[in-house]
Parts: sequence; structure tokens; C-alpha cells
Amino acid sequence: MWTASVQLRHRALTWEDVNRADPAAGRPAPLRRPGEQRPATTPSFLPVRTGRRPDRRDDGTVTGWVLHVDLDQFVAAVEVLRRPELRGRPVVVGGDGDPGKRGVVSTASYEARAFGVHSGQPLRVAARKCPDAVFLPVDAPAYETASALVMAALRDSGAVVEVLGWDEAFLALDTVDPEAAARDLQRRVREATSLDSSVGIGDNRLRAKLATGFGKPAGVFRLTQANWDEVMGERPTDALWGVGAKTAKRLAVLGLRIVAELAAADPQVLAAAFGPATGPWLVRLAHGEDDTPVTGAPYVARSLSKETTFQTDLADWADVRREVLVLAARVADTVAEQERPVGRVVVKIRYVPFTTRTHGHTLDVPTTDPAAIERAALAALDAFPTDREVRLLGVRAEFTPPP
DNA sequence: TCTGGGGTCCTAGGACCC
DNA sequence: TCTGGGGTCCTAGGACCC
Repeated sequence: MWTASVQLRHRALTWEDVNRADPAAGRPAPLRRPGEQRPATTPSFLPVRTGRRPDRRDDGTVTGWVLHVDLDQFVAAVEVLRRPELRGRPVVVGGDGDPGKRGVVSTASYEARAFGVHSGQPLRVAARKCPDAVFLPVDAPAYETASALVMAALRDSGAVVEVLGWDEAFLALDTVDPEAAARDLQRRVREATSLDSSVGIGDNRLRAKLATGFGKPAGVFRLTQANWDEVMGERPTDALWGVGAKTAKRLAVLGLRIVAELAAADPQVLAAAFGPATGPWLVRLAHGEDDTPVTGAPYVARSLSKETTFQTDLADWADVRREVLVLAARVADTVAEQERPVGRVVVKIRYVPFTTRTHGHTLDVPTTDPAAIERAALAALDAFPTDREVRLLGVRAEFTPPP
């Protein structure tokens, strides 16, 4: 892998690098939601104490830490590595690279962000804000390759690594100097890939994850119970990992606008408003509490999907049927590679005013048979109204849970 | 600001059963 | 001769994250 990391500077990344690195890396890891049970199987090679809350010695010294490593402007940085002439220029990666078409920004370089370009922004808007930016198409295989090299470098440190998408990972480690460990991880990643990263240090996953944002770019930040109130208390509730715009708005209706207010709220009141699991979980979140361990357990996908937003809306239902079959075949292809039976197929339609509907079809017998998956998709499609224009179609296969 | 693609999980409500 | 309450399963929708 060191060979590959050196070559990185001199040629385009290839799948060979991925295969030489770690084929299991780079997959998105599940986000834990309230009430979720841990997977029952814990690999025997994991040290028993890994990922639990930091141990405290009798003198109160914390020796167990969670570190969250997050690559800086990862996707844009990989593109700049491949094309050094882009360094220092505003780079916007998204869609097929044509800012005149439907699509959004995946990642903007810091130079582009200075113009107000950000992730999730329509490419057309990005082009208006920063006409001189270089627009590039998303090249997922290249990012998976770079990600595999990053994760391999992190595993080289000897810590248990929990991968969280292409450019993030949690690490559990015992040390009396977490800042030094963080700098060491940054060095390892930089030497393996030439990529910069930021590291959050926490006494649990939640605090480590939030800490990283305060360390960017290329820095280190520590967030624990000791400085939680000071750092987070006055921030809006959507600064919390798991609270988005919708939840923040509903909380504001209850008079809860900042983290400290949410932390002081009555869990019972929130349970009434948000449900028996989510309500109390929100209060724990505002306290920075999180007891989910870092795990090195292999990632097992629950579902697999393909979807397409059409450049021109589909008005003819015959076109819709045809495109659903195309997507179902693509899903079936990937299912065949995974050799895991599918129990249910769900079709998603986004109609023209952006209203989204889903309908599913449960298979009589779980299968990997492409014809059965395509039939199930068409059966699910029968449940939709056919008289509206369609801008997006999706097909998702849900695996039967492993034994 | 006309809003991607790939995921995960929770919740509400209806069906069904006792 | 209509009707209670609880449990479980399934489905669609919604929210969130990278």
C-alpha cells in the first residue's frame, strides 16, 4: 500500500489500488438512531474494552478516547491531487460536471466556498456564484480508491477503525496523550495519500464527531464533558449530530432554540412531541451523551438502490415503465454480485412538483433472480398514479436480514 | 436555491388476531 | 348483535446523514 500511496502523486487512481488496499473499506457505516440495538455479533478479535466509554483510573485520568478523523474537502482534494494544475483554484465537483444540468454540488474546494458555494447546492447556483470555478463530474471509483488508502493508513495505527462513508472514521484508542495520537494519525494519512485531515477528540463518539468541525481545516480539537457546555451550550440545536432543519424548527416551536435549552428540557415533554424513543434521545444528545461503542465489525448493508433524476421530466408512462426496468436491472446486477437474497423491492417516484412517493412489493420467496426483481419492481409500480409527470425514479432492494 | 445519489432508522396507522 | 383492549406485523412517509 505504500507503493500505491507514492504512485498517487504521479498517476490517476485505479481500482488496482482499491484491491491492494482494503476492499471492505469505504462503505458507508450505519448511523445509530435512538433505541437501535447493537449488532449481536461482535468479532472475537476486538479487544473487550474497545469502544466503551473511556476508562477512568482511580486518579480520574481518562485513558480511553474516541478520535474522529475527517478528510478536508475530500472529493475536491482528490481531484486536485490528480490534477495539480487545479491547486489554489475554485473546484466544484458534482453531477456530471455540467453546471447547466440538473445536479448538486458534492464538494467544493475552500477556494470555491469563499464564493458561497457549498455541498448540496444546485450546480446552476454554484455556477452563478462562482463562474470561474472548475466544474468536475463525480468519479466515485477514484474516491473509493483514495478512501481505501486513507482507511488502510488509519488501520496501520493499530486502532480499531469504524468507517463512516468515504472520508470519515471513528477510532477507539487508549492513550494519555490524545492530541499526540491525533497528530500521528494526520501524519499517517498525509504520508499515505498527501491528503489533509482534521481530528476530533472526544470521550464518546458524539463528542468526537462534533469536535472535528472545530478543528477544521487540518487541526485537532478536544470536546468532552468538561467543555461541552461552554462549547456547545449557546449553539443552535441543529449543531447537534442528528438534529436537522425540520427537528430544529419543531424544537423552536417548543421554545427550545439552543443546545442548553434542549438539555434542560423535560424528556417526558419531548417524548410526547417526538415519540417515546426520539424525545428522550434528543435530551441526551443535548447533554453530549452517547454510549454507542466504536466497532470494527464488518458492515452489512440492509438495502441497495439505484435512482435517476431525468434531465427532462417523463410524461409518458411507457417511458416510466421502461426506466424502472432499467433501474431494476442495475439493482439486480449489484444484487447478483452480493449473492444475498432480496425480500422486498421498493419503487420511488418523485413527481414534478417534488412530491415523493414510494410503493413496495414483497417477494413470495426471497431471491437474487434478476427476472423476479424486475417483476417485483413493475408490480410495485402498479400502485402509483400514472397521470403526473415524473422527474425521478428509484428502485431499492431490501435484503433479508442475515441469520 | 427548481432542489443528486446512496444509505439508515423511527413513527404512525391499518390489518389481523386473541 | 355488537364490542374492549392489547400485541404484532406490515407499509408508507419522513427525517437525517455523507
